[in-house]
Amino acid sequence: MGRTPCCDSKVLKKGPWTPDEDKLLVDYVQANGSGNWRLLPKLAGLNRCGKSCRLRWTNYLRPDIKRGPFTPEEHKSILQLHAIVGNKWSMIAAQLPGRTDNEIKNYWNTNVKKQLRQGQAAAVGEQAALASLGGGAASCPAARHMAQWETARLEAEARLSLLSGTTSVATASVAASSSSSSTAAAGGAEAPPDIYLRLWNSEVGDSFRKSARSAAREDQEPANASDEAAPVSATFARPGDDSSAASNVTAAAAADEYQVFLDLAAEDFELFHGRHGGFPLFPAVDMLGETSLYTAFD
DNA sequence: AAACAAATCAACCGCAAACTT
DNA sequence: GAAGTTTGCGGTTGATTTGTT
Repeated sequence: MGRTPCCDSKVLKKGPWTPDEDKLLVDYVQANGSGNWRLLPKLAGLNRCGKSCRLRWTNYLRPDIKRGPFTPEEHKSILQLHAIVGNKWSMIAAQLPGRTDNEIKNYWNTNVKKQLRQGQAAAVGEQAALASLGGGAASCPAARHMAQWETARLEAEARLSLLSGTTSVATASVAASSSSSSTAAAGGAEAPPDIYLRLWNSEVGDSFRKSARSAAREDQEPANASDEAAPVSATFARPGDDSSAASNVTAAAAADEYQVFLDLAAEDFELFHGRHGGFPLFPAVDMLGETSLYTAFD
């Protein structure tokens, strides 16, 4: 496919915007709408490329931009959404009204990454002690995410196998992974597709597994490389699952942690309910009795 | 007060999807 | 359906600000 340079002119201005330029852009967009970004600079009397104008408008000048530090709720949402979709900043931004993808990206690359690094550093000390309990990865954020995903996947498979009756989980998983809206639409009478399975088998889940594994490997190698063969999910087993390595952890503690994860997962589901394809969720959402973020925003 | 380091964030760049002809 | 064009996205850069010595 052909592609012309974004800015064909050699003398277009770059760098920080002046208040005058901002005013020209705001005045023009408010009067005429954004329309064609390529033509906009000329029409607005700006010596900038259209791309630069669009970026300035969407990331800074838009009237609905929310300034100021991120709230704890926003922080939490970013963490949860990032755990699901990864570096899809625009998708994350879509769930945080007034926040831009650029802002969230910057926030992630500075604050959140820093916090995760600090958490990992703190975990190094704990890992040595926990290794003897068979829970070496418990404090590592990346490994914990991985464990959550794995547990969720297993739970989803079990749930799906109950729902689908004669249909094998493997078949359902493949269908879910290649799934499409047409599949969902055509199968209106089928059991609802499972968000965990769909996400887990999608590119999102795939990229998550890759990044989480490599991160977990980096975290664990110095401490206990021999543990790599053990399934990560074993560190996050359900209470009462005596076949797992987590049997070393007390049942009460495991139950608490498992409940926390279920809560987290339920919140994740709510965040996606009605958006990004609008695939239906399992009934747990309704059982929560909480207001979805979406309904709050809509 | 000066020098340096670290953190922050606006803006740029290149790619690819989406759209138009 | 191919080619051309526009738009949106994610990664990265670099200037500025803030903190520390």
